[in-house]
Parts: sequence; structure tokens; C-alpha cells
Amino acid sequence: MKKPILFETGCHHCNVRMNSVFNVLEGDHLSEMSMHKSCNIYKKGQYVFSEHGLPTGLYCINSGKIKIATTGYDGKEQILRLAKSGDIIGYRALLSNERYASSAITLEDASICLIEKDFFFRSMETTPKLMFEVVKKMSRDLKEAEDHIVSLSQKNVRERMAEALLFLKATYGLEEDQQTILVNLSREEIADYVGTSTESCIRLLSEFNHDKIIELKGKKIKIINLPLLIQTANIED
Amino acid sequence: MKKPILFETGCHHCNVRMNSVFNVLEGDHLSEMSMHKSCNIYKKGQYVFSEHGLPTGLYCINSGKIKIATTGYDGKEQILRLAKSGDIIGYRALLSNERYASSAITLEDASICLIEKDFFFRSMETTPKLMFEVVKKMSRDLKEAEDHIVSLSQKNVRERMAEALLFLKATYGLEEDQQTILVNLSREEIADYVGTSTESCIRLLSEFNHDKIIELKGKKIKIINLPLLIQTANIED
DNA sequence: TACTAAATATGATATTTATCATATTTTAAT
DNA sequence: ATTAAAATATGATAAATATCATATTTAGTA
Repeated sequence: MKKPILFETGCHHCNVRMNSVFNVLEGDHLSEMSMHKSCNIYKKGQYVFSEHGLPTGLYCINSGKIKIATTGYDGKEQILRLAKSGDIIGYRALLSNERYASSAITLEDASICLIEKDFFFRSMETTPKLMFEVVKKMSRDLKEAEDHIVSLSQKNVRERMAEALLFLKATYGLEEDQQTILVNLSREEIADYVGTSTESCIRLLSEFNHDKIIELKGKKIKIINLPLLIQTANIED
Repeated sequence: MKKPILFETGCHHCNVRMNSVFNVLEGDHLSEMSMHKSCNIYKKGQYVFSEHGLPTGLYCINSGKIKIATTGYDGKEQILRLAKSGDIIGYRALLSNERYASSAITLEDASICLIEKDFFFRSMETTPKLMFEVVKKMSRDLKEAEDHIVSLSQKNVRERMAEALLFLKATYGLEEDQQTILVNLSREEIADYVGTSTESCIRLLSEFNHDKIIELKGKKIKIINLPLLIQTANIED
């Protein structure tokens, strides 16, 4: 059932580049970049980088889903962001010259490039467009974080849980055949994103199931009443 | 009792520049900048920019305290950030070429410069150092937002309230004579930052008062047992 | 396949927090 | 200075959520 992992050799031929901040790079610059990056394969559950570690470069996801999480109080994990193919990760610590404040852990087998720190900084300096791309990415992440703050402050757990399912669908999409949410997060991990207890998370999913909003097939979640889910999430506009 | 407002004319003589992202600019560039900025005086409670509006430039605070807030569900205000002298505000929407997602409202009389959009973008392109400064500022704000997410997800209201008082102290400092927290936020506004109801906010401050952690002098808050406040906030390291 | 550990599920209960009600104090305007 | 409005304070109660306990199911492994 495992998907084949593509080994990327040159940035010219990279099939995710145009979906990444590097879409603005051209010709020679790309050849040069190929010399300053390495590509690695990660097994499901592996750390790409760890909290408190020092960044050595910028990670760019070729394939695979990643969670960005930090250790909160009493060691409880907090999922801050989810990343996918084309996303750069670990850029915040790199840009502000700090240690990582969070860890990146693969949710499935993944292939991720590491672009050398020095080369990346030089590229940004010589190619303002690249820097603007990075800035735009950071802007989106900041906006998302602020939306999350409003949600955590003002919505109840039921609403946030519905919102989280919509977020997962928007981020990773649906499985082609089953139409289930295309990410293998445990109930605990969903709880760690929503900001609730594992039991409450399980209970609410069970309630959504009874209410015919979703259908639980094993650990897979299928959205069967999207309008009702949107209504449950209490989303406006 | 009002503080005198300084009218800044030239960026050369700006007394907050070295505390701002513009500390990296020099000579001619500064003279040019003086031609592309305007300085405005705002009364307490005035909007600097509003949610859904289009950015026309970058705001840089000369003096005065500002809250950055967004309208949440059922119109409830959410305070996302607090800004002070030297801080740039409204940069996120400007950089990502979007409408403002939040409003900036003065908490006291303020003096704020507006740097023309085009000039600012040109400056960032010609002076990568300036762009790096902006990136670093955004990094800090993103980090702060993520810390806030962890706090909202994992701490109870009592802990968050203690944390908020420490945050206010760290951000704006203490009144010289009274040693009270140097910002005039109403209980409702504190609640809008902490993510709780106004009543719970009032009740907790009252409890802290009884517990001799703080002292309430009218609407002023004096921290009288800092170690206990830190302990109440449940802060590590 | 059988077995063990982990994950999911659900009930009972305790705790936290919001909401409603109302009193008191402070602030601002006339 | 007086008055009205707003902000703060506090009690009572309801609602939301966490925690603890214990099944049941699922997944991984010998």
C-alpha cells in the first residue's frame, strides 16, 4: 500500500518546486541550488528536526505529511501547524537565528530536501523575489496562527473540533476512493491540535457520528454532511 | 497629566528609529524616507487602521500604546498583539498584499508615522538588511502567537491571567512612582486578550488581590508578589 | 494465529468556567 | 456638584469540559 518515494536529484526537475517558495528561481540559480541541497527519506514517525536544536538549513518537503509540534506544559504536545508537499519547514528559527521552538515529525513516509543555510541566505539577498516568497509564507502562517488564537479564545470544543475536520480536509484533501480525510492523525493528535483532552475529542467525534455529520470507519473519518459540519463549526462569511 | 507629543519631522532625528526596523538605514536613504512619510497624532481610542481596509503604507509608532485586535464570533473582540514605541504595525497585510485582518486602536494619545507603501517596498528591495529586520520582527510575532496558542490550549484561565499580567509588565513596564502596570486596559480588554469572560477576568484579579499577589488601586494593578505570580502562571525554564 | 499493547469508546463524576443577576464603585458629562 | 452611564465587583447557578474508571476494539508482533 505504500507509495513509491521519488528520489529528486536536480532542482530543475523537481516536481514540487513550482508549488514552493522556489518557484521564483531560474536557470543557473537552480543548478547551483542542486549543489547546495541534499534530499533525505524519512520513515513515518521520524523527527526531521527537534525542539532546541540548531537549524543548519531550510527544509522543503518533496512528499509526505508533517506535523509541527511543540512541547507544552507537563510535556503535553501541541500541534501548531501541518505541512505538506511544497511547504518549507523550520524557516522561522533559521531566519531569526534561533534554536527550533518546535519539532517536525513525519505523519507518513516522506522525502524532504535540506537547503544549506548559507546558500539560502545568499539566494535571498541576491533574489529579493525569493525573500518576498518567504515573507508571504510567513504571513500566511502568522494569519493562520492568529485565526487559531481567536478560535481557541472564543469557540467551544465542539465548534473547534468541527473546524479542525474542515481544516484537515482543506489541508490534505480526501482519499480518492473512500472520500475519507486524507491524514492519519490519532485521536490524541487531533486533540493536540484542537486544544482539548483525548477523551473529549473521541467523544465529540462519536457524537458527530451519531448526528450523521461524519462516519467513522475504523480510525478513518468520512464527512457525510458538509453543510452541517460547517454549521457546527460556526463559520461565518 | 497628558504627556507632550513630539512632532517628528526628519527621520534623521527620530528618537525611536534605532529601536525600530529602520535602525539599518543610513544617510541619504533616511533623508529620502523623510520625504515619503507622514506623521500623525491620534487621540486615545482612535483607529489607526481598520479590519477589511486596504493598507496604503507601513505604520511605525513614534509614541503611544496600541492594541491590535480582530472581531471574532458574535462580534467579540480578540486582542492579538500590543504594540509600543518603535514597533511597526500593519505590516502583515501590507506584505501579503491583503486587506487588514485586524484593527489597530490607540490605548492612549499617540504619534504614528506612515511610510508610503511604494517607498517601503523599494527600500526593502535595495536594502536586504531592512527586509531581514522586517522578517525578524515577523518571526518574533509568529513565535509569540504560537506561544499564545499553547497557552490557550493547555493552561486554565487562572494561569493565563497570571501570564497576561507578566506579559503586560514585560511589554509596557511599570509606572515609575506607583509601580503599577503601565497600561490602561479595561477588565474587558484584558479578558479579550486572555480569552475569557469579563466576569471571570474581574473575579480572578479580585482573587489575586485577596491572595496578596497583586494590589488593586482603582483600575490600576500593582504586582506585590512577583515570584507567586510567576508560580501562578505556571511558567517553566 | 494468538497475544500484547495501544488506541478508541463510553459512563460517572468532579472541576472549571460562563452566564445571569444585581450591587457597588468609578467615570464622564452636564 | 449632580446625575447618568459605564465599569467593576460578587453571588448563584448552569453549562462545558476534564478527569478517572473501565470496556472494547484495533494494530502490531512473536
